[in-house]
Amino acid sequence: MLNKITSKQIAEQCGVTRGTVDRALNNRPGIKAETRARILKAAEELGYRPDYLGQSLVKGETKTLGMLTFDMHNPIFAQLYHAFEDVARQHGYFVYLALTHKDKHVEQLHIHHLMDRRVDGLALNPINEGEAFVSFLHQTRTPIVTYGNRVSRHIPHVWINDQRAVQEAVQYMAAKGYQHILYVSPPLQYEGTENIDVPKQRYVGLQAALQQLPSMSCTVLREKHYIKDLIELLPSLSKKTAILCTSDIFALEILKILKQPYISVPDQIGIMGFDNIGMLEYVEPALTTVDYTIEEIGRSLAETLIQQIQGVQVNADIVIPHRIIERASL
Amino acid sequence: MLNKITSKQIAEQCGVTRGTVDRALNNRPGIKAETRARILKAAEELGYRPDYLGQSLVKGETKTLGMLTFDMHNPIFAQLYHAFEDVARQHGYFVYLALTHKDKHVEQLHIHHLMDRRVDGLALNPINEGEAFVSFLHQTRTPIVTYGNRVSRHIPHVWINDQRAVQEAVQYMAAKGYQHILYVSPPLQYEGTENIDVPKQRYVGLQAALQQLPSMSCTVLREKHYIKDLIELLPSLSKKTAILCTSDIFALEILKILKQPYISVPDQIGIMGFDNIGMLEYVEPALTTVDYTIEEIGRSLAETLIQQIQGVQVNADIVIPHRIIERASL
DNA sequence: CTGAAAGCGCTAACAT
DNA sequence: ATGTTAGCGCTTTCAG
Repeated sequence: MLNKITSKQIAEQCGVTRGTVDRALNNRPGIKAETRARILKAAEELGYRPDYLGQSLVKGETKTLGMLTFDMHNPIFAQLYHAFEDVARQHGYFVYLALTHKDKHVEQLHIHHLMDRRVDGLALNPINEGEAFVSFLHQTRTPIVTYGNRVSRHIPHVWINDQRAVQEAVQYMAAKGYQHILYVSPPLQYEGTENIDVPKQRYVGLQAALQQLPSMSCTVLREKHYIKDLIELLPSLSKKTAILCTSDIFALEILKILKQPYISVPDQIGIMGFDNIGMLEYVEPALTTVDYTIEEIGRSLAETLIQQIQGVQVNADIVIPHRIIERASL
Repeated sequence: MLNKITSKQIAEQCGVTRGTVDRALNNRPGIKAETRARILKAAEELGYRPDYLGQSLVKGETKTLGMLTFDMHNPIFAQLYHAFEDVARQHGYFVYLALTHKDKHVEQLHIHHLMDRRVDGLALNPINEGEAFVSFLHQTRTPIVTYGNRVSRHIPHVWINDQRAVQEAVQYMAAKGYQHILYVSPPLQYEGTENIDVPKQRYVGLQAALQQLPSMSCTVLREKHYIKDLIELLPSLSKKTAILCTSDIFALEILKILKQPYISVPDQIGIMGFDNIGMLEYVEPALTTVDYTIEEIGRSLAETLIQQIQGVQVNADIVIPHRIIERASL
């Protein structure tokens, strides 16, 4: 028997009341050493395990965290969760991992349900945006941290500096002698429809860099069918061109395409990715990319969230360092 | 205000008792239409949301599932979770995703804790094994499904037929004219230490195939440092050789190594993977591998588990089909 | 030192 | 049609 026995049964068996059992089980004062020993022994023998539901209900905390993420297609989110879960578990929290599929409605629903379940804290990569959403989040009165898309300066956020990262990438390309950039960021098409803060910040970084490099020209690919657009564009390229992708996934996809009518990378065209996903070590040519420790984001999210739960006022903005990894594709 | 208001408060506000509120909220009979409307309106206005803890405690179900997995390093487990979560959510379940890191002790602890939290069901890829463990699982009196390593014929299990898959792979290699196989399965080293049923089954498949192919010879690499072993072995290979990996990850790792002192694949040596992870479409040469729909496993696990929860007696063994994907590495 | 009672938020059986 | 009571498993206050 593992789960069925309750503190009440221990009380009966020991001929005491549940209050006393509680004192014994939780090392509370006001109990004779002998009684405590007797109760603990009985509990041990019966294989007693305290019921979390009962405890949670009376204590007002569930030792449960919620994490909302888009999906598991991009491996960085799996890694992020891995790190998040590690820290959470070290602090005694279990975590609900739920997927929003980048659907605003689904995200809203999930948040509601997680609150109904009284999670002690919530980590999310928001797809919703705007004042109404933010005030909804505040009304939950639950500690929240965000990653990826930012939704409010008043909610702690852990991520990299996207703006600077792209800016540095462009500068790096300029230093390598490139004169034209194909900037690939399909999410931009959703501007105004959903929260695309990450691509937006990166786009700002792009513009800032271009401003400082008058001789550098640029074409932006913002549509889902960016591959098609790219193929159409290729023949017309005269200047020395590099493709800057806002995700390694895009870069890999393009690298694959470029092998059809063999276009040599980096001789004929340069290419650079973003995220430094683990799989890169297996592709050729080795992809130059922007690297950052996604695990550090996951850990930091968990730590920040738990601190908030413990009532500590935390820095609303944690920036994880990034760096360009120079490899063979540029 | 989102979370704070209770059925008691609605009762007070409407001048009725909590029993009546419950009847209104849950469409139960025995209530005047007018009263119901009044209560529902009040609930709506106050933004009432039923508390899951209270409900769970009295109903004896939490609408929560637990999923235990090794880690998030191999993308197949992320995909599996993705599919599992989808189905679970469709049925109103949230799921705790916890990592065991292939540590028997951690797995035990997690299971205990998940039971304390009264999950309605549990999906796991066991790293423990043996009678004691199985009877422990039964004592939880909680519906359980396993995937990956099997632990008992009495616990529903969803996976592929590993034995056949490897057998077919070997036959395929023979048909391609290979005369020697390097079989790469590092987990085999843990034989007797932990549950390695998957690699064991595959190994059985290997042996069965070899039995039918007297002219085929084979070397087994079962150590963690299989890369080092492989490198030492390469020069001595005289027969036409293929490397059979029990995971695409191993295959990719080896493919990378073979580029150092350039060894041509498949001209000088063939190589084959297992799992058909998504990233394969980006590597060269395209890797021949064993494919199966990992999402189908995830979905089936969730469905099987939920059926069990609903009291349906389910088939203890669900076998997901697999197939060899012929590509360029063999 | 221990018992008795109340309550967390909800549902369900039994009265009225 | 509605109110009353009891209870899920636990903690906590207040008596004794």
